[in-house]
Amino acid sequence: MILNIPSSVFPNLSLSIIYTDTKITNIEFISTKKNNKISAELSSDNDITSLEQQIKYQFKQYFLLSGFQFSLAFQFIKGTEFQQRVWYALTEIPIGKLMTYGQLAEKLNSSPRAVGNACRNNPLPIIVPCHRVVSASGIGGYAGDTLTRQNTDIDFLAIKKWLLSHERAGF
DNA sequence: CGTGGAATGAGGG
DNA sequence: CCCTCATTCCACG
Repeated sequence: MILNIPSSVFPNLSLSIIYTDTKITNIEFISTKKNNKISAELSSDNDITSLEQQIKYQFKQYFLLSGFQFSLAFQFIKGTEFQQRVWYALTEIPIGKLMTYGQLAEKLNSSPRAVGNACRNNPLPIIVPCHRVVSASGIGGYAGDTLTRQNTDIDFLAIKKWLLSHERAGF
C-alpha cells in the first residue's frame, strides 16, 4: 500500500509498504512529485485488513507524536546473517537516542564500515530505526545519501534530520 | 588542518 | 580479482 506522509512533514513524499498477511516485509520512500498521482490507495475501508489498519494508524501516530513507538510485526525476507544481526541491533536503539557506526560495530564485534553498509540495506526504514545511527563526525548517511553524494529526487538527509529532531534525539 | 592506508562485509563487473 | 560503499583510526607532513 502507499501511505502518504503528511505534507506538513514532507510534501510530495510517500511510503510504499509491502506486507504479507501478518507482517511487514519492505518499506520504501517514494517521491510523488512528478507522477500524476499514485493510485494505489486502498479501495475502501471495509475490506481493509487489521494489519493494514494498524499500519495506517501507527504511522499516523508516529508522525503526529514525538515519542510514539511502533509495535508492528515485521519480518526480514532478505539479508545475510550479519546484516540481519545489524538490523536487529538497530531495533534496540531506544527512541531519542543515537549511536555511531563505530559504537554499533564494537557491540557487534565488527567494523564501522561494515555496519554502515548493512544500514544502507535496511529493508524497513523508520520501523527499523537506522536513522538513529550517525557517524563519529556528523550526520552520516541515509538511504544512500551522504554529505558528498545527494539524491536529486528525494533529500534523504533532510528526512533523517527530521526523524531525529522529531524524536528529540537532539542532533 | 589534509591525505593515505588498513580493516570490514557484500555486491557487481 | 578489481572496485565501491551510509566509517573510523592512526601515521605523517
